Amino acid sequence: MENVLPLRPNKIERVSAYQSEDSIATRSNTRNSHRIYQRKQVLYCAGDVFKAVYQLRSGSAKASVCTVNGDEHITDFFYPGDIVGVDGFDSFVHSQQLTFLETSSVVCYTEREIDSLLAKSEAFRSSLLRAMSHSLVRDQQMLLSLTNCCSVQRVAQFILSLSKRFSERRCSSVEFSLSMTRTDIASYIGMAIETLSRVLTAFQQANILSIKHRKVVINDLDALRAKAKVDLFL
Amino acid sequence: MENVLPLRPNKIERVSAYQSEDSIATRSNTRNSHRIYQRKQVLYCAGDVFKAVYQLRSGSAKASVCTVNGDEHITDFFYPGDIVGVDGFDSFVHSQQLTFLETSSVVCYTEREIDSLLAKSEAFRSSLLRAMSHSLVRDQQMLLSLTNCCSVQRVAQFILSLSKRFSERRCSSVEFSLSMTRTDIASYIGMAIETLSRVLTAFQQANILSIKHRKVVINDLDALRAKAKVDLFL
DNA sequence: CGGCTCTTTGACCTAGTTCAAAGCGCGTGG
DNA sequence: CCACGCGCTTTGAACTAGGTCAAAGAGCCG
Repeated sequence: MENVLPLRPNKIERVSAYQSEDSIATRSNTRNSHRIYQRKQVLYCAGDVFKAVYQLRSGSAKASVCTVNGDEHITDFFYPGDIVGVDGFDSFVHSQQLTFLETSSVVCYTEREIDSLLAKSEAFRSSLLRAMSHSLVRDQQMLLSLTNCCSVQRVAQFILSLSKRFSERRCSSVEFSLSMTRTDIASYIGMAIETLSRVLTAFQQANILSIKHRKVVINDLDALRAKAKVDLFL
Repeated sequence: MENVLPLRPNKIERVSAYQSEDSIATRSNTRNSHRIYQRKQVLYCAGDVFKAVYQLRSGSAKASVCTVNGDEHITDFFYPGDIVGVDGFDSFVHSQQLTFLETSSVVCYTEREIDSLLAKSEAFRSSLLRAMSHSLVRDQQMLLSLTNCCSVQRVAQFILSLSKRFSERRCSSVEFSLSMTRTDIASYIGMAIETLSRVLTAFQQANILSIKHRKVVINDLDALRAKAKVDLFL
């Protein structure tokens, strides 16, 4: 059961570099239930009554909301160690939908468990607060990126953020595969899929990276970092 | 001291409709310190060591970060009852700067106080989680708005969100004054100040609202709501 | 009154969207 | 094993929303 590991290579459950992994996940062995989900399966929908938060143990997932036009907008991607479902604390209804991008496992923490853990454990308190605070900071960076950066910068920042997340999880930071489609990425970073495609081909032509199918190899991390900032000379 | 009340009319400290007001602020009478700040004063800067979170009792404030170009980008506005400073939980350093927009008072909760309150009080736990979760949901809505909505929609949504916040605080939802500049607003909703100005004059010409200086009067709430959604007929 | 800051308005221009079509990898079924 | 269809991706060409630049109002304060 633990070995259902898809696209990505290593035993990601073991990885503990990610801040919130230790303090939340180690508590899970006894009473918390693991569950396995397949690609495209949905953990919760927008409007579902909030019952629990979850920590991703392996795989990956996307959070999305429905726009007025009826299409899906991606609000976040999640990797092992990440906590999902905290949007439900607000009004006890989930505001988003969570969909798995590949075979994944999660640990479930019911609202009651969270409350009692918060009461008992200082480690849990600081860990949950940090995780939520981290999301807030990430969201703010995203907002900044959307309002102040051009498409080239946003794409570069997105790739770099993935790279960072993989390295935090002790996976390669320069060679990884995307579990999401171009459409998902374009939605997340707020541009047309065609624009994303054009930027990616430009990066490949500049030998900054190569993408075959879903497999990304970053050839020139410094150049990519430069692209992520302001292009003064273009 | 309590009566230092600027631009906005009513005794805002008394307002308790806002969800997190009761459970956090009522605890403040005994041991927590009130502080008064003037317009343009700064509560904390990006990079400051995290020591406490604060609840705004009166007045208003803006959160901002510095862009690569050196100019300020507004990430959020705050009104009485709102909790600020939770960005510091992440890495124990504030990621943003908080600046007051008018004379304001805040209550301070040190990290230690928060931890002990979390351990002791179920009400406090749920209240803090809700407040943070609420911020997350708001950020996501903002992201959605930035990526999917045109300038007219974004401006309409911004005015409506202010209207909602004022009504939650038992102030008029159709007549209020802005404590922030056009530049702040434009930065927050991610457009050029000129675009914002044009949209506002368009709204005035359509008799949807009127703005004189900082004073906003919404004449046609339904029309404004219509503008906030997709303009199928334009 | 002069010098601020903030705001509005106009004219031009570009980054990125939209529309249309072709390419490509992959699974299925014959 | 190949052909077909399907989902995803790339590429091209035209269009436009909104940004940028420039300059003129309009409150405000010493």
